[in-house]
Amino acid sequence: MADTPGGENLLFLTDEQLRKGIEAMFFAYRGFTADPDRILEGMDYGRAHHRAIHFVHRSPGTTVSNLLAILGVTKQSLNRVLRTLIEDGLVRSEKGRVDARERHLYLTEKGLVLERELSDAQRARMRAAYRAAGPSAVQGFRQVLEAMMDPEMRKQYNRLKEGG
Amino acid sequence: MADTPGGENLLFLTDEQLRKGIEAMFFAYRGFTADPDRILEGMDYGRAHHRAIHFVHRSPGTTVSNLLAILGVTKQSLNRVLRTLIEDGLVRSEKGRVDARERHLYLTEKGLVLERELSDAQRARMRAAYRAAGPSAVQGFRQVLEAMMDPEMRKQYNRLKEGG
DNA sequence: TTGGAAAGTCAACAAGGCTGACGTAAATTT
DNA sequence: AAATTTACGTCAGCCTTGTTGACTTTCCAA
Repeated sequence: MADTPGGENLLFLTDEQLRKGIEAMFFAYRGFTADPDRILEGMDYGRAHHRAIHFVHRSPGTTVSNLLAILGVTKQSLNRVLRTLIEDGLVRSEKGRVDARERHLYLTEKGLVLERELSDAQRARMRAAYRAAGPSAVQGFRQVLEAMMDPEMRKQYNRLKEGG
Repeated sequence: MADTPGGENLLFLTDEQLRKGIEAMFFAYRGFTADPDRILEGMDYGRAHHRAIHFVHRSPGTTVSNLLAILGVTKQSLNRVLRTLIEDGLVRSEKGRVDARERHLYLTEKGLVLERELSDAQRARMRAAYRAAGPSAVQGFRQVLEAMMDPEMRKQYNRLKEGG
């Protein structure tokens, strides 16, 4: 366990350590999405619907263009998802009062039920992982993830963090 | 910062903390894939090709069915990707000597060049994140990710870890 | 020698990305 | 008042990457 000339232990920056981190991200993300995917399969929805539901729940009354910025997809792609959710009565779209061009989005009762089901499942896995790893590991986990984001995404992330 | 009756501080297990972890995973994964995606766009390849290249590089001589287990896709889906990589001379497929039904996969020189380009980019981001967060954060990062994997995926992950 | 595993192929399909073009209503600028 | 810009929706078409099902070839092992 030699230190560098600079005095810092940089063993965690070897290519081997970085590769492990990369593979950990790959395999963990599979677990991260597995439970919601299971719930959604068979219903007419997919991961894209889950994401829309999550962020509408997270920021009730958000506009379409705000959602576009968060999700990082085209409006055509989002619209396809949003349309089915509105048709199926999971999401309500309200014309803006101050700016009538905007549409403000809310989950309906029915939407909240599905959101709860999905997030319960995802939280259960996250809770188990957090519990297994312990509080200080969780802090490190969040630090590394935050540092991995594109600056633009980090802004979105922090905006949500503060808002909540 | 009150402790629980059990004596452990479980503040990190609140729904709010879990939600932040979920959103951190979402935004960070975007960053994680962004650089390779940029490199691959315009070439005829996508994320699926990157994954195949990564794991063939990681385990030279691996069989198709082993790769299937790691990637968790159908053989038809993998085959489409693998075929183009072989046609383009990035991957070499060798009939097994002990079991001639098996195909053993290797990166060619050309494949190694692309692998290097992709993994350099991905490692650079991971390195920056690790450096920003520090060694103990990295340890926590890996612990939480590992705990988040499905048991089957954790096996694959550890098999790769040991092998390397 | 026969059953089954490994690998590959063809066909068809779906989700969910993308671009481009166009339309409408509302807000803003000129 | 007119022109422009913004926010949103939609149609059409394309691509990647996933899926299932059916079928063949090869070859190991009971």
